[in-house]
Amino acid sequence: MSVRHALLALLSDGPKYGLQLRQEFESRTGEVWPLNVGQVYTTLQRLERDGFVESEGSGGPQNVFTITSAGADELAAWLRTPAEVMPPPRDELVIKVLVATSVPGVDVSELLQVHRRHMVEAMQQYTHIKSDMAEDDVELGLIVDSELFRIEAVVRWIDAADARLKQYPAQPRRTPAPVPRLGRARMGSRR
Amino acid sequence: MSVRHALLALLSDGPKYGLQLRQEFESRTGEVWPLNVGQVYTTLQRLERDGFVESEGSGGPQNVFTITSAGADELAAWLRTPAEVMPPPRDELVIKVLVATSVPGVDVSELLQVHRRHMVEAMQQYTHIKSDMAEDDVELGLIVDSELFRIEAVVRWIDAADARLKQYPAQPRRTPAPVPRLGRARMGSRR
DNA sequence: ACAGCCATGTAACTTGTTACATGATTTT
DNA sequence: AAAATCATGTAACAAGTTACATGGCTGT
Repeated sequence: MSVRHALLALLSDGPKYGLQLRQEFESRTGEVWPLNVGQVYTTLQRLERDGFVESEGSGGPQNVFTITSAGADELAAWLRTPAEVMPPPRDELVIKVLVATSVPGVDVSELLQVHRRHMVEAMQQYTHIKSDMAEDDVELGLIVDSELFRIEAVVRWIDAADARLKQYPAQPRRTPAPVPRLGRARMGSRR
Repeated sequence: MSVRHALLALLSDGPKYGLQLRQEFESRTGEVWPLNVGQVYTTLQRLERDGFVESEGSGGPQNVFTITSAGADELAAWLRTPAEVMPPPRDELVIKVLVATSVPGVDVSELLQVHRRHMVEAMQQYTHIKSDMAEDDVELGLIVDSELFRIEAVVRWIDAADARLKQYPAQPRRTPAPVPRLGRARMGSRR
């Protein structure tokens, strides 16, 4: 729900119209996260439907949107709501590795190295961007830092995962056999 | 697209039916990522529509699904496709911080500390889970590691962001004024 | 007049997700 | 026979996203 609330945030600084919101979104995100114009309008419609913004309804060009008090409340709540931690967000790479163990003919360790190489290359790219970047470009600096820390964590996880999988290889999959229509052994709750 | 492909991966180990797929998904993800049964069926329908699986179409109980060769190809491609890096995925916390600077009455530094506290608490929870966990629980170990590395990176970013924002505070927002219908100053391309 | 940008909007689609309805089988 | 569980499926929606259609205004 990033786009929704980001638009609310921009509107909390004063009424704005569609294209202007897109401009400001991209400006504030260092031109790194492009935003399709169409999405601005669909999102504004949904925000209006939910009572978070109001439009002048002029119908003409520059249809100006204003944040409502309900919208301001929603925004304030969103800003201080931390990300979900339990259960953690599904991580695509983790899922890849977990399910790859059951795919015949896949070498998980080699798979990990493929992803590792890609991540290291990405880190180098971002390091390069950072060195080219103006010192005082706060937006870009924040985004690049975020990516660098995040990718570094992924690389560290890959190494830890590789080690862990080598130490405890190929779990014998004790999945309850799909015995058709018979007293099926229930999964023992692990731990 | 994690669920889609995860189901494909499970099917590549042999034909399965709906509830069984849910069981195996949850088993392989250490019971950490619950999967609504309904989603299994909707996803299977979409996979069949796309020609990646085929169903016995028995209609009765235990409708068995089989992966097709197109599905196997799709799966192989997904497994080795690394995450997108350019542009990076939108990060909700980064967006929060970037847009928070334009919301009146918000102390960004205090906001960062709210999130930091939450992240540190989450790390402690996961550390606790890890100490309780069986040494050889590979699935849970991988997931917990992933979260620990990820959250640690978030905390480090928060500290770096706080420092950066203190060094270069409150960028004067040089947003092109919404001058109605006049030669509007275009955004200078930064850097 | 015409090219080109400004600006709004709609239609169509994707994945993810939940709530609910339905029936079959097993257990008590 | 009633209760619980197994199993499938549908309806409805959210958010994100793209491609396209439409009109107004501006500069040449």
